[in-house]
Amino acid sequence: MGYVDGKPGLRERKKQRTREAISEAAIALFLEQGFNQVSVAQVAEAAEVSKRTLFAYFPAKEDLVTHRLADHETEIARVVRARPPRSAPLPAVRDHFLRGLRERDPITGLNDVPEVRRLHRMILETPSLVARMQRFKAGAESALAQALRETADAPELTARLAAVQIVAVHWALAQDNAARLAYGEKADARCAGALADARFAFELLENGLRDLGAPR
Amino acid sequence: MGYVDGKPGLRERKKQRTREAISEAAIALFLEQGFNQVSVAQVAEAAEVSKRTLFAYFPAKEDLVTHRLADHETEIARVVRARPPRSAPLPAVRDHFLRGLRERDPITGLNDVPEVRRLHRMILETPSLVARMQRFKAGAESALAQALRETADAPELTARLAAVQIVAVHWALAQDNAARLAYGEKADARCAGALADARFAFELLENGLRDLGAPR
DNA sequence: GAGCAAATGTATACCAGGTGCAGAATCAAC
DNA sequence: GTTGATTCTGCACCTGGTATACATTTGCTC
Repeated sequence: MGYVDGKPGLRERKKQRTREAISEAAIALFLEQGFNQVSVAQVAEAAEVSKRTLFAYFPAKEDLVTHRLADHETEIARVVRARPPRSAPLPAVRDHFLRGLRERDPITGLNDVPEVRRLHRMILETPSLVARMQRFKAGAESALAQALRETADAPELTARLAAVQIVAVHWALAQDNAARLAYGEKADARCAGALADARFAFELLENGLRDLGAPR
Repeated sequence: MGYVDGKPGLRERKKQRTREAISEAAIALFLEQGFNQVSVAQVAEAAEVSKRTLFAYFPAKEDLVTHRLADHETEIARVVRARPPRSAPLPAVRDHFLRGLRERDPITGLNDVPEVRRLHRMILETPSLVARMQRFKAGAESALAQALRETADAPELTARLAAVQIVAVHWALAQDNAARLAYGEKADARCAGALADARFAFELLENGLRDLGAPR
């Protein structure tokens, strides 16, 4: 275990390749036949690995799909930490999201590469996968709360409340985009609307719901 | 199937009693030994029912615990719909939550009746139950969004964004209370703080995160 | 490059949640 | 009662996931 310099070592590389092979075999099968229609035994067979080994790499069937998004769990928190000193966190998150939209980052939901689109659709239609995504959402919330506590000098409660609001809005926007694209809309056509929606959403977040349904 | 007037009929009454019996047996066992330590077969046996029948009443093991909270899924939406005409939705939700706190409504997390407290604790400590609760949260979001669309004259996007923010804050507050009580704090001691926290949270929701981490 | 310990992989058997099915028991209406 | 529809039951079965015990590979050391 452990390598000090550059070379990851044959063992590590092989593990990584096995992991990739399993994941790719799994996603290909799932996209073809549906998540619930494919058993882990079939995935293991397709990846030429024993069932036990599969579970050594991915602790649950859902992880075969969601592990790719695990990195994004702390993304918002990282953006907040990386912002210029003495600047507000919210614009940093907003700008990052807008950039993601323009670059068609899959995490924004605005990516209609066929495989990505079908993957998003599959996730949306599979309750257990949606549940797994919610776990990431919860992780993103606490990571962001911690980042806000440490870098924005926000007290515990404020940090947590701000975090849940920001993450909730972030996800609502992404999910809206993903849902539209999953059922046919084109990313390029949706982009302008997505940008406008995002700007509006972050304004709402900044200004609060004061004007909501009030007798104007 | 179906009864027109008063009498529910013997069959319906019996079904209801069976349902109660299963649920009570389940919760008693779960509180005693832990959710994952008790199998559905044991629950079925304790309720003197076959496993197959148990699953006819509760489609999944988790529902044995969470079905009681299903009614609360649309509670916030109902509060919004029931508010006086031409008033803002947010104060209605806030006042309802504050009232819930004072009345120790379990949904606010501020209830330390031993059984409720242990139930909350069990849920918090069991990932699959937490996941099930998230589903209610999602249901609450869409119900609230619809209520806002229909009664606050809010456009689609605004309604959804407001809904996810409100529900997120609501849950954060309740979860904070539940977590504190689950590990020993007393409801009466926590009440003042919970009220203050809730008022602060709803102010934040109204006024937005403008002041968050900005160079004051 | 031979050999060894640690790490990985495999086969098998097993457990628990959940479903399909055929038939027994129950209920309600005539 | 008899009949017809529900409901309940026992059973076999599938799938996700784990424990055990054993074989294989790999990296390192001498």
